Amino acid sequence: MIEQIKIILKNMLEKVFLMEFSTAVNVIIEAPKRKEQGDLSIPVFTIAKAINQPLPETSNIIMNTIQSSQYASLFSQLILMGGFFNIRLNSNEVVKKVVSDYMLTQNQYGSSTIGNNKVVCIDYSSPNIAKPFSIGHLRSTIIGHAIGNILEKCGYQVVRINHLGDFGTQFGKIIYAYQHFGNESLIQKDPINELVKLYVEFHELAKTNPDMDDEARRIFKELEQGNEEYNKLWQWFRKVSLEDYMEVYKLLNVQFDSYNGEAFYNDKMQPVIDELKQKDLLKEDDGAMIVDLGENMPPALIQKSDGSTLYITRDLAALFYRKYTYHFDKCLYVVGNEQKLHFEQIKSVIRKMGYNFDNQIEHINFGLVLQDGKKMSTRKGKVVKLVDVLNEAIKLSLAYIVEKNPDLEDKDIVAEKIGVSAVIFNDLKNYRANDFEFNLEEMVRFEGQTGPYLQYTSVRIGSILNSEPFVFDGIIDETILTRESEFEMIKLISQYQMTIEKAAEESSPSILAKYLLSLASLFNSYYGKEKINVEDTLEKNTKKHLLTMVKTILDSGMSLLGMQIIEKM
RNA sequence: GACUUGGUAGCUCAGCUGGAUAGAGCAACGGCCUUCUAAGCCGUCGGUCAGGAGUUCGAAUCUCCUCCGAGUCGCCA
Repeated sequence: MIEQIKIILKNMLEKVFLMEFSTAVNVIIEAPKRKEQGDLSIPVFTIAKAINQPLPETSNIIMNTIQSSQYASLFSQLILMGGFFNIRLNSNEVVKKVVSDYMLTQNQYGSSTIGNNKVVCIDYSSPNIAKPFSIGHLRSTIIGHAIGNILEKCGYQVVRINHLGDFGTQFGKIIYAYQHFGNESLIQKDPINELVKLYVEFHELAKTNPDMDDEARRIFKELEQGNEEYNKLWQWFRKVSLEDYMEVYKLLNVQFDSYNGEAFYNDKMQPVIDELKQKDLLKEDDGAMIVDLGENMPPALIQKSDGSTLYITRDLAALFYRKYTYHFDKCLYVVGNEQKLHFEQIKSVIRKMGYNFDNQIEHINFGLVLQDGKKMSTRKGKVVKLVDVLNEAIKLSLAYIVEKNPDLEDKDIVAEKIGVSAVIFNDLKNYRANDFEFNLEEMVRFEGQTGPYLQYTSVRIGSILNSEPFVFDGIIDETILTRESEFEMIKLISQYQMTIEKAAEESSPSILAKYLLSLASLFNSYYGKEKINVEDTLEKNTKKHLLTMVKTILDSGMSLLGMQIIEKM
């Protein structure tokens, strides 16, 4: 609603300036920093300069244009203040419109059609088999899942792909390690931890025995070519790892449409290599096959000197497979910052091959999880397991419940919902591309700008709404909702759809997260000073309509972020 | 060394396609539960927006330089 008014004003004014001064002016309409200044604000400086008129005259033109338009009734105050043309909206009109808009869609409120059924593939989570599901993959999982939800809400068709890291030289290393110092029963007992031990041990020994690396590469090459013994081990490692990850996905309530990992593309790489050859892009360098990407970018290494493939080879095969299978309009990769170059190389190779869909490929980068200011690494055994983080968060929520609400039923279930959502929200509230120092205490904070704060707000509203029967019928007295705190909520409610669209366009769940915090904060502040269940029925119901809208949005927004909604806490 | 990215309150961060007096949360301190869930609310304290120069009516935001952190830079993924 507010956005529509902005657009109407902008178009109206730009048209007038164009007609009267033959000048194309960009009219900026923003929200003033301070509420006292009004609801909307137009900086007049730039306009005055563009049409070469003094400020007061320019302001008068704006004033007259608005007052003589059919929309005049939407505004209650128009005033020039220090170069800004400040506008106050007629709150009765806005409240009426927002409530009736909401009535039309209700639970679908905020849905958008900007996606227009376009297909978007999202590659996220993608843990590496035989390694613990780390905090780094947690970021990819949470961010990717949320972006997928947001895109769906905007009318995109989303294909969720878990591109498992189930292939590569690392398996040569693990197979080598298993055959030389592994123990079957230990692995059966505690698969991931034992496999990691093998991996770390391999790297320790390889420091002084460089031959081991060659041997691992040889094993991987044979695995790639179908060596049965190695394949059996690989299958086994993959299976036990996946079983482990499924527990996490269940806890996070995350699903995928495809679990095609790197190995799936084992037989799909040769055609890509052939095509590169045929297009004369592949050249030999130091025994390896590369694609030269010009001076500004290091070449892409497609095939190692021993003939085996690399990450980028598989990613290229995967990309073509996705293009021909899903016919995507966009293909997103939710992968850490450190792989920026990799995706630039992929795009560049695609372009060199003569395809034009390189601009449909987008690296949704996110910041590293640092420990003591440094990148975490499995090789050095420095890794934080996700399950441990989640369990710690759940444990803490339970302690909170016992302290705050000892009579609550199903404490364990609620604790799980709160704990997991706390971790999710903690990640999504910040801009994704920034690095993030791992800090468990920070992650499971339950006060302030946190997941539990949002859940608590929703629970509080639910408690009021359910205190006695109430029907949402859109019958309100709009003159009641004119207190500043109420009108601020109404304005924010009307911006939900735009917020989701912006989050979708920028692949930034944090935009939605911040929005939800603002809305929750407005409500809590309102709750502190206004009684909802008052004697007067119309006033009470009008307020409950407002709260219903707020709760719907909070719940909808939390679901989009991948959080759980709670009835009581 | 080159490229990428970041530096805003004690801590974690928002604001960055230029706009009014730079905002939140945490921490610290002080208030508010016989009335709708105190995981909350209200208030106080806290800033050379890393430093410098430039563009502009106007710069945390744009440009350039310097300093500091992180990441990447062919046989890992």
